[in-house]
Amino acid sequence: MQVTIKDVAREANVAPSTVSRVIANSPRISQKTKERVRQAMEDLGYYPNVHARSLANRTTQAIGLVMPSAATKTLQNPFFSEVIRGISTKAHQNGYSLYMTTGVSEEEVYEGVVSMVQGRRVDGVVVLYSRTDDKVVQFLQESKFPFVVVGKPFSDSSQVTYVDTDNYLAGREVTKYLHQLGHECIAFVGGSQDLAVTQERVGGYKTALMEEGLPVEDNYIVSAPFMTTGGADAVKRLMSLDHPPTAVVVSDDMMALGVMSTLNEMGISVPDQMAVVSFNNLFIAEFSSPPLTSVEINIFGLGFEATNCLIEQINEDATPYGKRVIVPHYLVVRQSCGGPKNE
Amino acid sequence: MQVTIKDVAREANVAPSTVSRVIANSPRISQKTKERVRQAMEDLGYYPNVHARSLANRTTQAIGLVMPSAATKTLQNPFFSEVIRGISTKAHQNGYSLYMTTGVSEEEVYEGVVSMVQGRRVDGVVVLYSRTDDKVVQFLQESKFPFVVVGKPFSDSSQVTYVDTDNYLAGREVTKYLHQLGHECIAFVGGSQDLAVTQERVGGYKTALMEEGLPVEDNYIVSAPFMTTGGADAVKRLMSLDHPPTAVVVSDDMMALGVMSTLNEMGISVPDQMAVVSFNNLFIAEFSSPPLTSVEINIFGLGFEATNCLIEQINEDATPYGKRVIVPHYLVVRQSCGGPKNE
DNA sequence: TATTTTCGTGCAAACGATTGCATTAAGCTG
DNA sequence: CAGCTTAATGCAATCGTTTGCACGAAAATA
Repeated sequence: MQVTIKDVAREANVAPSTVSRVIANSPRISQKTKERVRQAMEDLGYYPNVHARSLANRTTQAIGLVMPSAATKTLQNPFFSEVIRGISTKAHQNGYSLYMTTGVSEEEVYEGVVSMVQGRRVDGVVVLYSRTDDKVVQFLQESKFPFVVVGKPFSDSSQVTYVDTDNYLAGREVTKYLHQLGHECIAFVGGSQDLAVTQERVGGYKTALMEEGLPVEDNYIVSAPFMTTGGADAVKRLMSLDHPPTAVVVSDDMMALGVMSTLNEMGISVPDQMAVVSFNNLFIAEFSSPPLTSVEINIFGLGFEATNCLIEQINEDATPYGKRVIVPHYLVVRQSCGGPKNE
Repeated sequence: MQVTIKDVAREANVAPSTVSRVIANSPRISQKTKERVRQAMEDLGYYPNVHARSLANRTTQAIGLVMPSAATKTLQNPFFSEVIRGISTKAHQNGYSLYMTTGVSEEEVYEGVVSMVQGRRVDGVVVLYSRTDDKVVQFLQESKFPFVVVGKPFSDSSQVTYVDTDNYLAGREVTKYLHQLGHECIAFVGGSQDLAVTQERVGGYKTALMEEGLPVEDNYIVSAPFMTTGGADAVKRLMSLDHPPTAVVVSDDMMALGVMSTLNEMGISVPDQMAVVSFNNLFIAEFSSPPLTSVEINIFGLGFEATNCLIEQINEDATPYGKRVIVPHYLVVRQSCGGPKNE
């Protein structure tokens, strides 16, 4: 049988309400009583029942996590582990725990979120992706429920709080970097086009080309699913062009791995015959061969900051207007781009 | 304001208890009433409050996840994403959701588990690691709370339910495989010695050597933390021996990556001068260069099965004796071991 | 000393469900 | 048609907390 607050009250010779106030460390209780009650709690091995507590004070001390629908595929990208690590760190610091539902289809995910929110299972929600036209974000917005998204939400970004990398800038910088190394034919391999990240990075890439006076060729821009396998097709397509590129910007380390692996099979050496630069700087970037030059976007920080914003939002009563946090990034140079090309 | 069961009851002209029974789909309610109530729920947008429900029927429909203490480091290994994927798939199928606390220190993790269990926040727990002398497992056992561990628990394994790979066998097979390829000097690089996995795999390795009539040399067995960085030191130590090995069994793909990367720096080619075989068959195994020969242990399956056992355990009233499930493994041959050595 | 403050605590009503038992209305049986 | 079974629903207690308000005693003030 569970030890309840009443048992503690009896043991300490006080009313349950007093025990409750001791737990909340209310200043209205005398020091002496507090100690007596704490002793009793200890003796009896008392732990408050979370549900009773949540029910009474309408708070859960839990944060919901929303993952992309094909949870199946997605969790494979270390990106998510890293964000979660950031989220859970901050959450833990503030006494929140994490709660996640998954769903196979988009519809299931949506249902999960709705019942999580309406069922008052969590105090706030972190959305780990952003797609065009997303029901989940729309729902959260309409219910005025505290939430923040990691990545840039498409619709109404002005109204929702989000934490993101300046992917546009990063795409631009990286492209310029390749140009500085002497490359003139720079391709872009990106993930699914309906993801905000892809669009931003490709946008930066194009801008850079234009700023540097290089032509923007549609043939040089290929997209494929985010995972490694997609990389292979992309490469083959690029290398079969009349003027194959000498450098390529890849939208994600995982995909870059696939790209390099394919290049390797085709007997094209990186970085000598093809420079590769990518984003995210996952830990694998360091251990691929050659080690990847990649943009460190501080994934952990994204999660951490997002949670920070969320908690702020939960604690404020006023519905806050969209806040936007940009986590800084920087290029980590390793060997996949080689040195200047005209050396 | 939240829509409660009473609102629905009023709308449908029935008592709250009836609504409750409709939710539970009790056969005691007539079809007609059920439909009327369901309509009312729909109209009002009713979602049951999880906490009220949990409080009343002493069930939570949630499963707790316990990660190793340095959650910080750990989540980086894709192993965990994969188990979680397995767990969440099975959990979702049965209407359970996941709940995780993290802690920086071992003590914090322990506290998290205790309050999760005593606070009745979850119906059962899956433990994602197994170390010698673990307080968490001991606590769960003493409280007779449903739990299962992924990996082999050290103490009292007979009493606790666990799901595991036959790491001993796998270690043995892999070593024999290398011998078959013609290697006589085979080393072992493993993770932290107080993890069950390491001990088992190294055990299998030794047995194989003995069975094959090869000497077991202590110099050939090095251990290092599980992550990639550890690999580097290990390799250097091995290569500075009088008779460096020609093949190495590495306890984890991540570490193998580190090992290969170091070998690469040292100008030692894989597989020509050194064969490498490892475990887990993480997706990166496929995209490293050369692609890793690795033991597929079906990490997803481990999580899935574990959850399966857990749910069984939750639904049975009798405290079940330890059940043990072994998920089959098999070797995936890629290029890191090359062909037979004496060809 | 009488009166007001302050302090520490207890009472009892929520919070939103579930569930054993009582109740009522039909439907059967003889 | 009385008596009994069965089916469908309602009543009210319960789950374990929190919290607004009331209350009494002690301390401060006049």
